[in-house]
Amino acid sequence: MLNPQQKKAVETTKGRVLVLAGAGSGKTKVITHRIAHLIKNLHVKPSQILGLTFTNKAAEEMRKRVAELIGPEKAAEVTLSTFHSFCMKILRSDIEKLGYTRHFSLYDEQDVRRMVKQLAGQLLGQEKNLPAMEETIAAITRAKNRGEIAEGSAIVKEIFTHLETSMRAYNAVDFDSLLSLTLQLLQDHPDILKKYQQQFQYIMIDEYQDTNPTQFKIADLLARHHGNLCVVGDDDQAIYSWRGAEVQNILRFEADHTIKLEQNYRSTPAILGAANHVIRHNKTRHIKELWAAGQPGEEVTIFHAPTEKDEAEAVVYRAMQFHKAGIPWKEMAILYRSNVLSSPLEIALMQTSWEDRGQWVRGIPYEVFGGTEFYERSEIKDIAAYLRAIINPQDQEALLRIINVPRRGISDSALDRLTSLNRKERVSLWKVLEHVDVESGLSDRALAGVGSFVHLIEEARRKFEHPPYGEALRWLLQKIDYTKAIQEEVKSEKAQQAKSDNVEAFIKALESFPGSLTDFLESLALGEKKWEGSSKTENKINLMTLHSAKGLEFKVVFVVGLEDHILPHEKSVAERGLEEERRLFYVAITRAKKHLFLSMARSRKRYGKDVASTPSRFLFEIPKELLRVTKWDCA
DNA sequence: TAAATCCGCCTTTTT
DNA sequence: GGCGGATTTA
Repeated sequence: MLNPQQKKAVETTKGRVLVLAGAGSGKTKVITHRIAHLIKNLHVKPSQILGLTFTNKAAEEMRKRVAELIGPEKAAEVTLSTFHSFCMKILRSDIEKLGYTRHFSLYDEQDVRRMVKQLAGQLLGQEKNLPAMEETIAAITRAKNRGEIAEGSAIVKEIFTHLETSMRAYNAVDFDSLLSLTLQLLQDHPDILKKYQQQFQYIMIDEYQDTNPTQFKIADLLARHHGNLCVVGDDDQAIYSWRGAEVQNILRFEADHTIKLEQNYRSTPAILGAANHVIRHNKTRHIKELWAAGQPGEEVTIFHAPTEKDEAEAVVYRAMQFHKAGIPWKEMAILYRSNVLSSPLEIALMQTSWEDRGQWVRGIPYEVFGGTEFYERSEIKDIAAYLRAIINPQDQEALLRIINVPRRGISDSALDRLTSLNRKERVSLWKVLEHVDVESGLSDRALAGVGSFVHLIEEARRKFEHPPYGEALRWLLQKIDYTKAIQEEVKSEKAQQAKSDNVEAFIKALESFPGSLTDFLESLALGEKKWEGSSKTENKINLMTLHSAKGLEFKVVFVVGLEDHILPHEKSVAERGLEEERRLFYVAITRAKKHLFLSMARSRKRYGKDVASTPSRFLFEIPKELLRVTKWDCA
């Protein structure tokens, strides 16, 4: 079952262990077997094991495979989660020490952006706040990812300080501060640190090459008592430096034992050969060469279509051939550099007819991962903001979002007046709303609107005190006549229906959710699809970005849009150089088990205009004998 | 106050 | 070619 190296990685449990695991070398297998080994053979309690991953998908996969080895009950007791959701759990129980309450809200990037903009406007005056925005956001994210104070201009530092204060006042936390606040909590409160240190005897980190300094510090602190920290990763697959990840974490890891996994069990030698030739062009890497046993397999196929539409149709045509040959849709994936590239593919998939058990069906089943997620839809955000405001009265961004949705006659100028009151008097917006009267200078209409809003939220707080929350939500939506608000917002019946469907899905999700309202909102914001259940077993073609594809594998893989400026992406190259883009291409290639197609278009729409494009320079790094160049319009 | 229109900027990747 | 934000119009 396990090869000697894998076996060694599984059985080396004590101390600091570094597993350098190349693509397809059985990384997940090693981690899951290691967990099973600890529990079954060394009689470690499942609750004493901590496994940290980057994506929810990886955490789910890990849990599923551990369950296959030791049974679902024991698997459920192992702490297997993303860094962010792990930190969330710690903060939910101990954040009071940092001046928040346990019902804090989780802010998304847009909430934070609005706050930064607001602060910048306050501090700089109205005119030139925009140029500072991106720089400021970047500095703040960077600071949190490193567990440090923001560096940069005086104004950036000032915004950073004010932002922290406001976030605390709003009782809100953002994605980055989930990590930085957890670190702060563990550093400043030895009793809390000790509790977790003692609990987790064995700690494992997946995709270690993508950890940022804050994440490393958290894991390192937790592992100090028992000293058993196992990190698994591959420097050639480091693709998250833009999020503050540092490959240095894996290159400089002080290990007691280092184990290399170099045999690839996933891909054919032809596919792996292409991958090896590409990645060899990178200078900063550990030298290693993955090898695969068996017949070379089919060459990597490459084609060049006239337009993006032709490219998409050609991909779909080939996918159909594979389907006819007996490969299920779910064994295929179409990968692209950025989310915008998915639309021509979706159109082609929807418009293609195929024969399903003797019946002609229009539209090939597919699922797009990432992109505009469920919880990013405006109607979902509105409802979530209502729930946030109900749970956490300090949540100013939530209040601002919904105070005039549906319209209550509260204009922007009225809102300005209210927020300036709340700043001047240093009381929360909610308190201002509760006590606002004619002296505030608001119009009668606005005053009446605020009054009814305050009343509504107070009533809602009582309704949401106890389950069933689904019923409370139905009451709320009826009360605010959200159906009508949707009808007023969008004209087309189709769009209205889509929004209503989303709202209904939201209610259903809430109804079937086992935990508290706070847990529900948290799960929603962290993108854990606990309630979707059945959808992932369906037989669909997978569409996703190269980033989301990391850690996954498919029998047939199409990588589209292989054009310079897209891959390598011009902006990324300018910011961080070429090598990370090459690693991204390496990740893409190594997702394929049997068949790999690389494609591009001569012309592609950009800002609505057709723009000529040239093949990715990375394609020339694959030796000709491993490639089969075909015409785009034939199989 | 809210709807309608216009303008400018863009599009990287995720928790 | 679409979206947020600003500006104009009802």
